[in-house]
Amino acid sequence: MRLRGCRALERLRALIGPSLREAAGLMEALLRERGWMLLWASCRAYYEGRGASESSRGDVLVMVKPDRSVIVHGPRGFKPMNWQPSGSTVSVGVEAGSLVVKALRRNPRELLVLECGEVYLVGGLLEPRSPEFYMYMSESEIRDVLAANPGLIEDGLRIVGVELPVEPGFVDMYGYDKDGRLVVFEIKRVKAGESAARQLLRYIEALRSRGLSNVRGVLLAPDFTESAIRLLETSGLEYKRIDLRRLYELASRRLLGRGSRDLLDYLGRG
Amino acid sequence: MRLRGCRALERLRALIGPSLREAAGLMEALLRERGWMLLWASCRAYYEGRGASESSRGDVLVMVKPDRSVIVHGPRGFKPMNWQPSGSTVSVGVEAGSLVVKALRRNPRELLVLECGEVYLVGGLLEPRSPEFYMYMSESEIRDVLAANPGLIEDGLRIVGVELPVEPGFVDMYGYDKDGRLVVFEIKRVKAGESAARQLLRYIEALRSRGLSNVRGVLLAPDFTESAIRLLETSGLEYKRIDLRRLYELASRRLLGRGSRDLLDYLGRG
DNA sequence: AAGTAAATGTCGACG
DNA sequence: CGTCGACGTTTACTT
Repeated sequence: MRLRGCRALERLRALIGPSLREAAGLMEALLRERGWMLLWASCRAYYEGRGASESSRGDVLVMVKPDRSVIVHGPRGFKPMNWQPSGSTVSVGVEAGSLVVKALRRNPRELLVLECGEVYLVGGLLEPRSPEFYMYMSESEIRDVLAANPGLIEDGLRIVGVELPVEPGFVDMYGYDKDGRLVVFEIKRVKAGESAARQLLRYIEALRSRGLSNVRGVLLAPDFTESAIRLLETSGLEYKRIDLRRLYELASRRLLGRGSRDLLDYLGRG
Repeated sequence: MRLRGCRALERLRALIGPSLREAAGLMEALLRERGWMLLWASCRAYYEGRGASESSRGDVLVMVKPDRSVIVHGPRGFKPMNWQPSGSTVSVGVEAGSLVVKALRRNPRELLVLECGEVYLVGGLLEPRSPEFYMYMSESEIRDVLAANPGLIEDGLRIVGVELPVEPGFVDMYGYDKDGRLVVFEIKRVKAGESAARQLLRYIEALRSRGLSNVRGVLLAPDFTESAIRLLETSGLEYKRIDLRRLYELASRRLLGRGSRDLLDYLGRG
């Protein structure tokens, strides 16, 4: 057995170039113990469900996490070649000279089958420790910072509420300008395209059809496509650039804060 | 050195429980040689770019592919915790007692920094062989099967063309019905929601504004949301269910075909 | 369970 | 290089 474990590595299991049977044995154990599993091998992959796919033999890296999500990566690209979301039923076995991994999802019913001829490496990590993760500047966070600092948008603006249900959907934010006119805001955290402009237009038309003829519509985004601007201008709507970095500083939320090295250290030395 | 390589595994490199310096050495070599790299370690992650994120120390699996895409997975979930798309600039080094991996993307400028305290496993695969991959039943494939079998939609239908440029976009497919009326089709491979109905409506209105008042609009999908059906009916548009499995059989395309074990074998034994 | 909108969406195609 | 739409989108949230 090429199973190894150092003092600080008690939770790690690894086999390098194992037989199919050895690989299957470790993988079964890892499935039972809810470990985080890794399989680097030469495989064929089959999938059928909402779509269907097939691949010829090639090098793939398969990850099975404790929550039974399955991710199959080929040697290129950010996106996995095949996958199965968490909660799948995963099984491992040796059939007809291949290590076969199956992952079944119900609702929708989808099956992923991996047929591995040669296994390069099998790894497992028991009781993995999840990092705490915090993502800044989601759309809702941008909205909250803007609602707290309406002067960033225009003078005399008073924000009254967020997430106003209108027709089929929600207005991100709304308030009254210095002249007392109702202003409705649509917020995008990335460059706003035509579809964002259409979304705003739809809300404005819904409000106007309810008699609110004097409503302004403003699209807020770090940037705008030409076609978005065209649609906004022909529809009598407005748009205003927002500075994400400025908002980020205003939010200035930190999960880890003190002690932890800041990203800006690295950015400085880039 | 815990570097290992068997006959059939000449392309594999692996270090189990290496020192940070050993790990960095192997990773630098793999970067130079355009290998496929794997790092299983206890890390903190920082990201700033279109968004910004931060994580506390925890177990992560980092993949760096030959095309310089970087994918960082935590122990849970289908989606990576952090990532960088292909074409990034990746560097590895030891700084202040940590193995530091940086991945920089330009345009948009985004930086990902990993700070690893303990390395469980470093693996590398040289000259990885990409599986050939084929995905069945994309929207275009559905369209082509329907165009070749218009009787599946309605009797007497004659398909004239696909991808007709209209206004800002393309009509998926169009033709003439048994009464000689122009019919425009919008195809969705999954349940069609309101947005699909709106899309069709937009095309129809564009065509009518060009004087084609007698045009029919039909939404084709395996299923429809209630709100989509409402919008279609109030707009005088039509919808028709399509059977993906039937289309799949009609397409019956196989990349690998003979010799390769068929997915249906596994489906049968589920 | 179903629908709707966000996402560091990614990816590919086309102008 | 921008813009647009598809995607096995996934994910989160609300009804």
